[in-house]
Amino acid sequence: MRLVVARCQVDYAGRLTAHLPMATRVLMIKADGSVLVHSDGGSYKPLNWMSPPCTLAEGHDENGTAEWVVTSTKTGDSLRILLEEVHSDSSHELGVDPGLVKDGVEKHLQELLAEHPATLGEGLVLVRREFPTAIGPVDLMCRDAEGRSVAVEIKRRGEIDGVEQLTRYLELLNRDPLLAPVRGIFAAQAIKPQARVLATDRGISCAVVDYDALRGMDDAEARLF
Amino acid sequence: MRLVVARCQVDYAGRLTAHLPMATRVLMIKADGSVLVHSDGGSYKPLNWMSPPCTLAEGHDENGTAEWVVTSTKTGDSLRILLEEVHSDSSHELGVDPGLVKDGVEKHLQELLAEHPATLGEGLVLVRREFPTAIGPVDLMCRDAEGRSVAVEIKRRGEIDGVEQLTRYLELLNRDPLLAPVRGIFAAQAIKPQARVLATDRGISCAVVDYDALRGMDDAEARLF
DNA sequence: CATTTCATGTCGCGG
DNA sequence: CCGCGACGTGAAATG
Repeated sequence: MRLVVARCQVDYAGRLTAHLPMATRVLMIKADGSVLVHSDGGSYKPLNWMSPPCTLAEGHDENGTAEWVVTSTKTGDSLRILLEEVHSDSSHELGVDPGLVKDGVEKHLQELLAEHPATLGEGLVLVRREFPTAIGPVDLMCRDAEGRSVAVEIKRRGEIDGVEQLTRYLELLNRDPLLAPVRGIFAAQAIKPQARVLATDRGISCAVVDYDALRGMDDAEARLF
Repeated sequence: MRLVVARCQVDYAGRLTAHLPMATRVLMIKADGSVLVHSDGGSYKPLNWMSPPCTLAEGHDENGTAEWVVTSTKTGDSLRILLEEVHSDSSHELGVDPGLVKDGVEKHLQELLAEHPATLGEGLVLVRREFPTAIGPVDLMCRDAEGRSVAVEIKRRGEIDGVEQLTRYLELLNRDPLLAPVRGIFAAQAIKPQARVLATDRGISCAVVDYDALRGMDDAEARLF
């Protein structure tokens, strides 16, 4: 890992072209050759960058100014960095990172709900997870106490897209005489008001899911075995 | 901008929880207080981060180890960084960045198709670009050889969202007796199978656009003047 | 390897 | 401030 603080100008050419006027920035060069150009603001996204695999060639332009050219070995995208003044240039041995451990994503939520479908509605029984349709899999297909089909769409955060998605599934599923009538449940840890309005308007019910409670149920169950 | 190279452990709690075991990494602290944790690989996305607005509190844990706690002032998300050993710690004055100048493909594609609507369908004539409706502008409004209205939605990559968008426009436009009947064309440089199925099912035709060929037509035309 | 879906998405625009 | 769409989306899982 090499860190350079320098007054520089950057030009990118690839799927689009982009230009950064001369200013002081931080250049991060990772062990795999990838380059990040960061300013002192914004968020985690660099102003400009080159993803691996790529190669960095250090040279000089016609005026003798230091020039780096980073080229993607795969796509041919290029990043040209003109270094007017280097304030700092240091390298550090980092070693391989053990990696990130995450907890609490949609997949886990789907697993928990698949194991406890009744939390979505009394008497609900799981028929199948990732129920296949022509336009993609329905997260959960269930049957209610009356034996009617229920399609469940699960999101971490319930927004309008999710309702649209479930609507498409329902439209398709309801054309199948073996399944119809199919009703829908939109399940999420939190549901935005607009999404709730749209869902309700389309006869889709909403279920707010308590992730911690579900995990608790799961743990309690696991302890029995 | 402060750059710290340190052996550290990181724990994030927010929309999800995530843990980084003890290892040597680069910590980037921007002027607005935001923090990025980078390893020597991956891509431009940090292993962990905190977006502004946030505050960084430096202190020590119960064992006397240096501990940073970064808290989002808005969402309450927190990032806890334990620093076992600091290899380097430097600060740099960067100043305000003049910002990125982009020259994209999306808008250009719309301009080219506006100039050559017949490539989307024989006899097609442009009525207006960015045709206004209550729910947003239609990319291109045209008329075909028979004088019927045609709404065109343009995407670089044709996916299901684009079909949904065009469907909403068509539904609205077809309520206008001066325009109706309006048919739709979904134009993109590439159209995903699922999007094509949905479009076809809804009576929307698909047009795959050759960007380079269009640009070539435009250049040839420009040479005449 | 192509494709689809998820993301602590982020970013920017318009109402 | 919120909704919505684009992104050099990237990255992971899956067939």
